[in-house]
Amino acid sequence: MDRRQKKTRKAIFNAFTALLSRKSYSHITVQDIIDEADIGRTTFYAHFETKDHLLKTLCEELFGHIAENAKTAMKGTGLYSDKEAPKSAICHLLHHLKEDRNIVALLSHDSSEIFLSYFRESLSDFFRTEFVECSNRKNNLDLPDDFMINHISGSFVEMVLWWIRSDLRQSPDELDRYYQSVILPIL
Amino acid sequence: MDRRQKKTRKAIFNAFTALLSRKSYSHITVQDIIDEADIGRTTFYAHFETKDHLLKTLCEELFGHIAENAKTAMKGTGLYSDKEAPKSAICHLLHHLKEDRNIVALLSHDSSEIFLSYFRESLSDFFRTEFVECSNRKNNLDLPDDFMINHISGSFVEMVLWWIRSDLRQSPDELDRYYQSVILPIL
DNA sequence: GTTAAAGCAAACAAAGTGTTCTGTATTGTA
DNA sequence: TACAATACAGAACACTTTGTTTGCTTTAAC
Repeated sequence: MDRRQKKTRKAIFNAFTALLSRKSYSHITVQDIIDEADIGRTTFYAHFETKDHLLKTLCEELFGHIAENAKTAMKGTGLYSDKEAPKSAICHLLHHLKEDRNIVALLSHDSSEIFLSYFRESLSDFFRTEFVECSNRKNNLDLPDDFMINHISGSFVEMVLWWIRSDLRQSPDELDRYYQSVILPIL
Repeated sequence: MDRRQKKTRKAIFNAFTALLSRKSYSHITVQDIIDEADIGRTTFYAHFETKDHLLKTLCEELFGHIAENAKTAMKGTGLYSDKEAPKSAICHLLHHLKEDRNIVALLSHDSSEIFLSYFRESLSDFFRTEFVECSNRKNNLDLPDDFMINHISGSFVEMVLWWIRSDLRQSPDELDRYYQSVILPIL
């Protein structure tokens, strides 16, 4: 890819995330992004069709990244399957989230539907594999897998949103304990 | 209130909900609402400052309504406190949701942040009172009330969204069972 | 050094926003 | 019934945003 392309692409992403940390998505205009990135109007539209497409691309990039990290962290440990594991994959994921300023910024404001739906989606994928082959799962509750995966990933999303709303006051380890407390009893 | 006011107000709300069942909130323009309601431009702005204000008002109306219903249904039963109660308050709430076409329409599309935040808020209020004075609550988990309330209401929101995404396939009673299964063990 | 591609600036029509004006129709009340 | 108040409609407005086009300049790749 052309050096110039990479450069402006990066400038757009930077401008966009910078704006997202101050304004909510719906109140950001293409003009804002253009001004912040200091590029020509034509250039923006050469890279992205619309503002929505930009968000979509950003989401794919960010969540592709954390999904990868999570999956590698998951190797061997599983979803709380090995209680002796030093740190759960969830804990890793939380640490990773806390350190990723972009994601926190995106989730801080009345986070856009598109962004949250990516978050959910990526978490569902993350949990689905682990859940259906969860070895120590009693499943004596007779609940549909579909529902359970939604509950597990949904609870995680809600917890993270709550965490961010309260300014990441708790440590990732403590949050991990909270999560275990409400999820383990029902597995 | 003037008869004419009531009439146009109703026309606006009807137009708005009709549009929301086809389009997502962010893609609806004030012009769309004006056209659909068949009113003058001036008239719309005489009633509502902006599109956001309209949504806000609609939310207050809808959720004020269900919150009332829920609270009266809660009287005596509590949040699953009396296991002999014929039907739980949750079950009533689910029935109510299923029958309210407006709410289902609003939650069907990539539901606007504003709308969902009202849903959450109203549910948190609903649960908070019951939770803190929950008689048969062990609380041996040592989790902050704040977190628990968020988890309980958040799980409910996530479940309802999942329910709607799968076209309300399950009966309210069955959904109530799902919810009990994942919430009761942690109370 | 040539070439192809990426960038920029300016201008554009189209659509949306929120306001102001004037005139008309409807209401609740005297 | 008559009157004053007010809700509505329609048109025009200044303004912003969007997405595209045109012509020209810069830059990367070979």
